[in-house]
Amino acid sequence: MAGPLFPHDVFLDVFDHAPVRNLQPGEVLIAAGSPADHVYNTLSGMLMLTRTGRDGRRQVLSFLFRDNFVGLTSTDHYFFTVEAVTPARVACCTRQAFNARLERDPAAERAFHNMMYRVLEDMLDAVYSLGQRSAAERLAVFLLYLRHWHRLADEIADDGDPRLNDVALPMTREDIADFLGLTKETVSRSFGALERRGLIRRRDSHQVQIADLGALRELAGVLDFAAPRRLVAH
Amino acid sequence: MAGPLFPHDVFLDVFDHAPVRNLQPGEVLIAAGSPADHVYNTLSGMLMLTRTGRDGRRQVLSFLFRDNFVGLTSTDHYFFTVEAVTPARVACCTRQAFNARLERDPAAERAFHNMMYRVLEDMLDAVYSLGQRSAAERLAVFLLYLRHWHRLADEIADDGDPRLNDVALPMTREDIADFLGLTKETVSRSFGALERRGLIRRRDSHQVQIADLGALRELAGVLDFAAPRRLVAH
DNA sequence: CGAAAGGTTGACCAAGATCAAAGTGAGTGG
DNA sequence: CCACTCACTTTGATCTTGGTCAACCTTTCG
Repeated sequence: MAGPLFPHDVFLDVFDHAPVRNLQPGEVLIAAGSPADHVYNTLSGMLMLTRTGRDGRRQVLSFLFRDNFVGLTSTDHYFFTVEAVTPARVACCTRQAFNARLERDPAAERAFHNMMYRVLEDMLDAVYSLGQRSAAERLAVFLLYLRHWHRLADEIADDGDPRLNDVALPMTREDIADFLGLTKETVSRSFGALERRGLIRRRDSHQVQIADLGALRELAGVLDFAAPRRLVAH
Repeated sequence: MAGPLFPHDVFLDVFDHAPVRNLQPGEVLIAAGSPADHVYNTLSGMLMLTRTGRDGRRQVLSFLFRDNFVGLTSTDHYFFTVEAVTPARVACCTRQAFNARLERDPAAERAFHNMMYRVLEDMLDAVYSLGQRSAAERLAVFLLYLRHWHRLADEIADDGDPRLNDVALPMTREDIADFLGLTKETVSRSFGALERRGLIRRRDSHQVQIADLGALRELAGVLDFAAPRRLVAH
């Protein structure tokens, strides 16, 4: 018999009865430089992980969606910032409790390792994008990436579900630019280019509709992250 | 009493009696698409992890040095290629044996987790570089990165050791370019620019000397990865 | 010695950055 | 309710960095 279609990774149960923190857009969950003593799991909303250089240049390293967690580091202080993009709820757990949950439970360990590998693979995708793809290609990948996470967060089984064609963009153009290694002007122009080519329609600046999914995937040159990336350990 | 200055992570002992494979430059250890059933640890030499798109664009995702290991994925097939840059020796271990080594040994697990976190943090550094830094800055970071690994691989305790100023570049200009998201011509010109500014001297195309470490670090805008990145779990 | 591969340099080009101005829309206070 | 403001977005003009194309140089290797 099959398991649930969108199972939570087993080790995430440490967050089940953990205290919950509510965040408003722009509110900081983790400030760079503070002690790395907690782990957080995203229950709802969207967060953003950023790193800013001394000269002010900022790179958005990742957006965080439901059941993405954050807070594990090799150092004892965070070297990045995490802030809310939309109103968000996060469960808070000490590193100690988290590590205790993993210890002596091989199933939880396996699930955790698999999640780590997936996170690492997502970063490798990002490196490929930043190193090799053009502005329009990066934006295409980004839209498919949001669609993908929208699908997981809302547990929409059918990849062809029309709801998935409406992509919300709660972050600013500058956030997108800092994620894609571009400027906000180039992001704006690239949206225009995708629209002119008939791949998307802009409802307003924070809501686009995918008009030609096939062509968007073709441009992105990825398989839409189609391979299952959130499986529990069997 | 203090431990050794450059301790190997404890879990690496799975490779101690594993079969060793010798590789010549250019020889492929892992071909993209093959089943992901082994884990490899670099005993000596340098390897290169790459991903190539359908249209031929290639991104070098990482160079691998002593005690860097590779082969763990969330999928059951590799989606990247690993080949030797210099003559290299790698220890080969099945995933099964590797996972068995971790299971029920909390110390090995902790050390493994810490290594995973460091790998992830290195990828985040790469993302920041590709997204925000200029060609010359990326090259400066790259030279410091090679210096850093040279130091770890050869267990040179003193950061001021003059041997560290001689940096070997066994890979081609194109490999460097594909790592930094540039072209080989731009890499070549950027070497020229660093030399004209007095930061480096080119002995030949595969050997440069760092002439002004302080200025190179300033340009790179990093702390030379000075924070300890290879600690064993205590 | 000759061929081939890799590296450097130069001239030109184009993608994207920068600078500037105008448009949009969600609050806020009168 | 409306006008004002401020932040964000879009668009246009221009500039710069790095890419492209091509020639030439250097080293290696047969």
